[in-house]
Amino acid sequence: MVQYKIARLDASFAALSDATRRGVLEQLGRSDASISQLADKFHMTLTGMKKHVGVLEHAGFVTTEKVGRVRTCRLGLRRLEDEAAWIESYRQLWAARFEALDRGVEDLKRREKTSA
Amino acid sequence: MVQYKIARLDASFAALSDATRRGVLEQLGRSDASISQLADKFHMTLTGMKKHVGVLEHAGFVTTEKVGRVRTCRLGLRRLEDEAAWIESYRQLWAARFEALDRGVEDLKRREKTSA
DNA sequence: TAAACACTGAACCATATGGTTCAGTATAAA
DNA sequence: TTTATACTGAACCATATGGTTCAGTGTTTA
Repeated sequence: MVQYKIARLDASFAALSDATRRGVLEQLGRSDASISQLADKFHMTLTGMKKHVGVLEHAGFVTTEKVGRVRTCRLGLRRLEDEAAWIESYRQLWAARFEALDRGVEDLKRREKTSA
Repeated sequence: MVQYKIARLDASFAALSDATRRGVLEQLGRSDASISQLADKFHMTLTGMKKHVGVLEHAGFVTTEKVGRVRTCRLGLRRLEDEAAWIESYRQLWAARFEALDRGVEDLKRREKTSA
């Protein structure tokens, strides 16, 4: 299997493991938004939302820019390439494994072992 | 965007956010393994590995079966379909968004707003 | 200038996570 | 029958997470 940037995968899968953060990403896909707007939409305090945005920003999924007193959040440049690649790679591994199982190879091995 | 099983996505992305657990999945893609073997390979106590396997099992990625004193771990039936689908859906959203940006639509809007 | 707004940071809280050790239980091997 | 193996569960630990409140700071608006 290909070698990925481990820490980055850790951070991005962790970032995606929260429904609120996935929601924020989907929202920012529709339009940019301020922290306040996001906090309002997801029924959360400003401070709470700021933390989520911080996580997304740290994972590279979001960038922010403060103009005046408003901080605007936008989708970042990362497009989940590494994550998609890991998952795709795993799916191939999985398919190959179960194909082998279907052929009965593994079952046979197991039977030989237990009957030995 | 399509509606996914939220709790499941939470659990599976969380499960994937740890390098050891991703490693275990890749290992199990090559061959089944006992808890001891996995613990050994990932330089960890039996108890620690058992917890990781528990997380993967809870997320549906792994199934286990105890025969005698050995618990054998195998890949489960889930093949990251929902996860792949979410990511793909996000990538499309992202692409559409940046395509719009490229066309300058957003930039124009922003300029109109600030100059108003 | 005064009041309202948008954010920021520190502190706190409960719970989860990733790991350990230690004390078992059950099975297999000598 | 003793001993070694493989796992299990409880307890513990440090740190992270997801949320809050409260007390600011800086910006608009009236």
